[in-house]
Amino acid sequence: MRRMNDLNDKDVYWWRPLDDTELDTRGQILFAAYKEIHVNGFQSASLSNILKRTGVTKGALYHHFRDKSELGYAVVDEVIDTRIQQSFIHPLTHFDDPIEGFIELIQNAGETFSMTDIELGCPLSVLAQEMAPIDEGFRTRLTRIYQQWHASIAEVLARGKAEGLIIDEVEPETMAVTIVALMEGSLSAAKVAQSLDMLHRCGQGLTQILQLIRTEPVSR
Amino acid sequence: MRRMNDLNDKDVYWWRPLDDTELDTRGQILFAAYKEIHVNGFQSASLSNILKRTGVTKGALYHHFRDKSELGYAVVDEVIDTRIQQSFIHPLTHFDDPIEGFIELIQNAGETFSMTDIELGCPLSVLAQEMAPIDEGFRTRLTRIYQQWHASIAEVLARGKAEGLIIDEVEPETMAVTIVALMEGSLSAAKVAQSLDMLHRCGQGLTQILQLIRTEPVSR
DNA sequence: CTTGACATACATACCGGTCGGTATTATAAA
DNA sequence: TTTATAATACCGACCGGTATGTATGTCAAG
Repeated sequence: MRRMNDLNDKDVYWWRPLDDTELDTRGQILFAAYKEIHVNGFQSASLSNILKRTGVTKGALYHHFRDKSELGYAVVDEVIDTRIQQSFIHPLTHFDDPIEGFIELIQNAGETFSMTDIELGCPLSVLAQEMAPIDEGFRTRLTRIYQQWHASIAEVLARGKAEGLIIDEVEPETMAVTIVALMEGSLSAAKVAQSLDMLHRCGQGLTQILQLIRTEPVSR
Repeated sequence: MRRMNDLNDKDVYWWRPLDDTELDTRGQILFAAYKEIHVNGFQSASLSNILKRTGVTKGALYHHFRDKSELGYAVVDEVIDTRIQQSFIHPLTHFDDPIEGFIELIQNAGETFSMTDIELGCPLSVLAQEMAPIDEGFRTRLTRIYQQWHASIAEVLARGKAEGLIIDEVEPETMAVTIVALMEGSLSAAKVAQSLDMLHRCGQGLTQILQLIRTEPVSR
């Protein structure tokens, strides 16, 4: 059974925090914990591995974090949340045409993702699936992120409806959660198949769905 | 941090194997392992728990299975595979109208699923997300199941296209993987939110999408 | 008298977490 | 400016518990 603990810092991947230069001890722990959790999940994440990788000692870790859970919570709040906001939520606000913007976002993601990203999957999804059902602290934090994501997409869809770009039958809130489910499901499928092609095919499916909820340019 | 190890045999849930009466020792281990893995994931699944629950001894376990991995593989091959076939793949072959059949299947699932099912999530997805990236044996087995699922749906869609019930723009293979991704994503979303309502909303979204790829009864 | 089906005791490794101690820095009185 | 004190940051040996896996033994059936 392979453990991908040999993943080193040079493997630049999509989910990597933008800035990890000159981190203080706390930041180093946080970043290393993020990677360890992303690869192994929270329960199987080893504090010893994190310490080994950073050179930080156990004393330092337990000085900055009360226990393993608190470390995990901090990873969600300070790393994962930020990353999802930047990559998926913030871009939504800059769309001119909602549908075109979405399709662009999907294609962009499909082109940018590397095999490493596919192998590891979406860090939000990974942690959510594992920990949301068994730990209240994780669940509240993770659902909050999803809710923000849902709300942002719903807003975009509602705007598109108001502008007559999206068909009337679409309920923004319903379609928003559906789109997020499809995006996460696509990443999961690609992860299982370990195939970028799988991601692209799901992306095509989503693109087609988006075009189906768009009003015909001629009809109105 | 709560561990759902107190789940007992009386909690009837969707993913439960149909027949667990009068199992031999090997079968008892297999069924208990399935539940333990479903609840805690494979890496966090405890053999001691399985033994405690069944009353079987460690010697018996290692008589029937070489190691933990082999036990996990057997769970996939003999429990999960069967269950997915029965619940999601086999029903597809009996559809008269592909779209109507699908919508029925989704609504049926939405009504049948209990909160326990939502909390635990799809066992295939749970195991795939955790183990496919880090264990070859799991990956081959799990991807084979997904491929069968994809193929079955693609066949149904192709049949629908041939009968003029589905619009020409739909590529059966592409839409098949997209639909599976959406179904798995929906279950995941419901699991994170711990909400049956979330599952129903995603189901509505999928239903609407299915209706959009159907040809208008009048148009052709 | 061998073989399959267990049972029990044990080995080894790693886990998260604790605790007494230390080095460094900040604060503030003298 | 010097010195006393306190808070912060960090160190690493050690602990109890649990993990998977093994070695040896029992015992009934054929």
